[in-house]
Amino acid sequence: MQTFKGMNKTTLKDLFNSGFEHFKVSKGPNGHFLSKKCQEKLKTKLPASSYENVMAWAGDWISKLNGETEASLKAESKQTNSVTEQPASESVQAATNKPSTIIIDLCSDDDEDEETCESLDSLLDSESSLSKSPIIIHDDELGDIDLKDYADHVDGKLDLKTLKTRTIKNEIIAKRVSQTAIEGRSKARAIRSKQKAKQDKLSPDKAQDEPTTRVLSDQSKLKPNETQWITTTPHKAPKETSLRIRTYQKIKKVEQDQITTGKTHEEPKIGFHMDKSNISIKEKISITPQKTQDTATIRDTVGKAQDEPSIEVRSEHSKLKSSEHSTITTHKAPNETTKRATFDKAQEKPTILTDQSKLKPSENRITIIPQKAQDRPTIRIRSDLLLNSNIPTPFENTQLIDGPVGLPAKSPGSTSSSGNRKRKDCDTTPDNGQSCAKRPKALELLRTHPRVHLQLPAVQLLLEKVAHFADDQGNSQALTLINQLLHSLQVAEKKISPLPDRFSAGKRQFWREFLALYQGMPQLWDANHVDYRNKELRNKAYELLETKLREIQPNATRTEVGRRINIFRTNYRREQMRILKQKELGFHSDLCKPTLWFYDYMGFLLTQESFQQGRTRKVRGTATTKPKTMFEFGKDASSDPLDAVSDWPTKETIASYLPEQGVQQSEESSLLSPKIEIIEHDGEPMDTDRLTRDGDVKPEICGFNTSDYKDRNVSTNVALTVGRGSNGTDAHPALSEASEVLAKSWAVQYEEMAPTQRILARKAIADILFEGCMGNLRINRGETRSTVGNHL
DNA sequence: CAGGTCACCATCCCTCGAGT
DNA sequence: ACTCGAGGGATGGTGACCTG
Repeated sequence: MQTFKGMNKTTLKDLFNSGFEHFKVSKGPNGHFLSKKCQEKLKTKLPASSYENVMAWAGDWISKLNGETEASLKAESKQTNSVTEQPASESVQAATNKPSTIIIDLCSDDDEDEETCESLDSLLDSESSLSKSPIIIHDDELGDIDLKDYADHVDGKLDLKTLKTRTIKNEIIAKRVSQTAIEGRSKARAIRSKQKAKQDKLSPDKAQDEPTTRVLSDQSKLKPNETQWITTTPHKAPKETSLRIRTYQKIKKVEQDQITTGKTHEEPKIGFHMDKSNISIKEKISITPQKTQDTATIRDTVGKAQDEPSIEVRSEHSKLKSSEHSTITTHKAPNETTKRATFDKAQEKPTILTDQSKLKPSENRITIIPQKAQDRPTIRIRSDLLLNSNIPTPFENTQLIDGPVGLPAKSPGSTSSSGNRKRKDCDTTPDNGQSCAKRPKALELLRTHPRVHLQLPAVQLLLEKVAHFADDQGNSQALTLINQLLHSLQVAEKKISPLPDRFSAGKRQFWREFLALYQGMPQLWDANHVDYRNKELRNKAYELLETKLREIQPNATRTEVGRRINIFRTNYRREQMRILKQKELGFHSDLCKPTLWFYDYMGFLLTQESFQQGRTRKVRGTATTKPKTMFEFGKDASSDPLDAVSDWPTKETIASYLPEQGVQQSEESSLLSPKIEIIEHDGEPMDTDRLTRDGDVKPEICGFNTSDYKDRNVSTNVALTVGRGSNGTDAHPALSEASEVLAKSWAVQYEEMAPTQRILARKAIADILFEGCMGNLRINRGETRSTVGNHL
């Protein structure tokens, strides 16, 4: 176990004061050695005496490592030779015998010349175990390897194959994230250059003139007692948004900082308001240990009394001692003048904060590293942390979608938000975060310089780390507080950045599945459905949709689900109306075809009166118009259902539905809408007027209720012929006997399912039926046009 | 121009208090 | 105990505006 024990304090102080904290131990054919670059850096930054001390100290460890490695490799592969050809400069260190060390980070990156999150004190206090050591062993064969893994390998606990696998796995992850990061940075740079002049005008503080969110921190000089600011800084608006997390020791000083940073024209702000409920996020939560010294102080503040809403986290150390007493207080800022947060394009495209290309498995969980190229440090997060973390992070999602992190989706199928006048003003914004949909999901760690970025998930991870520590310490109180803070952060995150679009990178396939799922939940859209008023079932259905939505939007809520659905319905209705108008005007059929990509996937809504022609908006004070059922369409003489709906069968097409003429229909016609026709026994369309006027033939009476039918997911895109006996009472679907038998057999199995399984089964069946209607079902085609595979 | 978003509004349903 | 109406929440439709 390598620690700083044995290294004199003067050397340590010199080491850390020099700003040098990255070592890299490489393994060559002749054993391990400290890279030449590191040595040079050390030499230039350290006093001679300290330099010698450090090199001796490092050499001791390396010698020890070489010895272990040699023995291990001999035993394992019988192919290694003893270390013989170590360069002179390397052997200098290797030959020395000094106490062992802990290696903090890499120094291999030219872009990295400073920054570390580690503090001297914490390291001095550290009894760091190997497992906690972020030391990197660079093996020519295996690449960079976590010290612990390498030690396990040396000890024979980890075979070469596993070690390679781990390395490869981490490299893949690093590459993925890196790619998105690079794309994001490039885009962000382009955006910044475009809007630089604009931001200069709008942002009096030059430090905030970049259209990104960032973490501003002089991490190289970070001391335990110093303050870290994590601030989200929109730049365009004179009214900006601030989300701050800072480490601090003294409460009073923090409060003073809050006051001193209260310039509204400079400070970012949050000003969200519920449109109807007028709920404003102006709460202020402080978790404040009573001991102001040497205790962890975590403050989460949303909203400020001085009209400067913000979130602040103060933490001296990432630990809370059980003996420490903490309190949590909630402040409501009274009589606050709501400021509208305004966001510009630049802000909507935050700078990518991660540079995973250099991700090393052994790095600290979060390492803040400046990048020369952009003068922007990045934050690295251990890949294993991402893999093991339960917290949904953008990084995980970037692996799943096309678009880079932080950038709005570009795909035509994307539901990428595209800004909005209302949202821009953040005025009377519902508490669903809609108004700030594109606000970067990043915090800005503001200290001095350089600037580094820290995304909310990273903060969450930090907090989680603290929580683990508190848990290990058995400090349930601290754990509770931290969890509260995490929750608070997540809530704030939702309100600040619901991320509806950052992760929905235009995956039409996803939305098709989403709509199929929605279609399989008639209790949500079928006003005639027996469960339409059943809140419990509706809630369950929404929960399923919410779960589905979280595939691309980790923080999705039911509100978001409703909003998405509303968007789809709105656009579908609009498209429907457009087609109807085109048809009414007698335009060419080409002009009457839907162009909405998901139009066909929402055809099931045509069974709803609200999506059919003739429905006019009811005016308050006028007589209430009961919703018409499909069977009531004939009431209004001016609205012929056969002509009303775009894809409603014309009288000519109706003939094709007649049993004697077969039930075949063109594929095209079957695609676009459900076709529930009521046909007289003699083949003529049923006089729906008579039906409803007489009131003696209701759908329910006929034993055929549209909602029930839809409940079985058969209505969608299925041409349905309802025969009616001459006596008007024996109406049955014109199904073949074979179909009826088959349907009954399915029904038996369906009845055996649990409610949740039924929902899923309905969805699956609906999907398959739909794909079948689309002609997409295939056998062993290896194609993925059908979603059948998802259900079988 | 397609699509996303939101304010505003209509409608339905539920709750609750007043009146009978 | 029952009825009735006001108030409010939930849900959905419409139109306008916005972005890319």
